[in-house]
Amino acid sequence: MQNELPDRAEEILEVVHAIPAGRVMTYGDVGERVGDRGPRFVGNVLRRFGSDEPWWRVLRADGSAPPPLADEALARWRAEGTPLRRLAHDAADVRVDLGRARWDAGEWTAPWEG
DNA sequence: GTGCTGACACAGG
DNA sequence: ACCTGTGCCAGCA
Repeated sequence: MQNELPDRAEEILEVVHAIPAGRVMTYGDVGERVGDRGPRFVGNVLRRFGSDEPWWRVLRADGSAPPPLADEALARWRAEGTPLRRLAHDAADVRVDLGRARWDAGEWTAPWEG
């Protein structure tokens, strides 16, 4: 029988699930970790199946969250103490400090690998 | 099959 | 820091 999920989708969700609280990965990072199908695919999988996963720990390469989820993501980041930085000229534009919060999934062994 | 869209990334200007 | 164009790849009309 065939999996309901697209190939790699399950692995993407596993990686997201493994990101520690207060840390983040970019869409590109996750994509590369599971065998790159492109960052857009990661976003697509999260949108469709990621509602039960910590999706706010996955963001764009510049540290910002996707616009539709900005409010929710910001609340989550604050709640779990994710390192943030806001641009000096716009107090409303708050992003994750990738330099400090970016998580290296290389330290982690995925279920399908072990 | 063809073409557009998207929770993206990167290089230019 | 901003906006624009181009590259990618999967999903859907």
